[in-house]
Amino acid sequence: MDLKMPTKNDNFFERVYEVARQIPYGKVTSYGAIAKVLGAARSARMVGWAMNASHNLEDVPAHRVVNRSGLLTGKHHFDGTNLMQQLLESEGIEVRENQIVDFEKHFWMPEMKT
DNA sequence: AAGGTGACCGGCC
DNA sequence: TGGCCGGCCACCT
Repeated sequence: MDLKMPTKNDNFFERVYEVARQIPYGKVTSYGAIAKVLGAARSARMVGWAMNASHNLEDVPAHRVVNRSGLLTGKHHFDGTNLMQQLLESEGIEVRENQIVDFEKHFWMPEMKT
């Protein structure tokens, strides 16, 4: 099988991964926050897209990334249906109906590495 | 090369 | 955060 694994080390994607990996345990952030840090707050959609590719990487805790409403929008893309929720609850985050309870309380604002 | 898609966000009702 | 519409940027076929 010709497993094509091209080097998609585009700055944009790599940048998103780097930020996502900086998310501390028990904390969550939003796509827009990451996008803003990257300097493309209007391209929040792209962040989600990058996350899709991040599925190949284990260093990217995509389950800690949700939309601004605290909704587990991407949980559908995980292996299971409630895997993302399980991971979040495992970190001490309350999740109700695919929605993070006290989202802003667990919200973590990412920042660019100096 | 062009068009369509997408794990979104902000503004408005 | 309750719902709808437009914008925005990179990736895929």
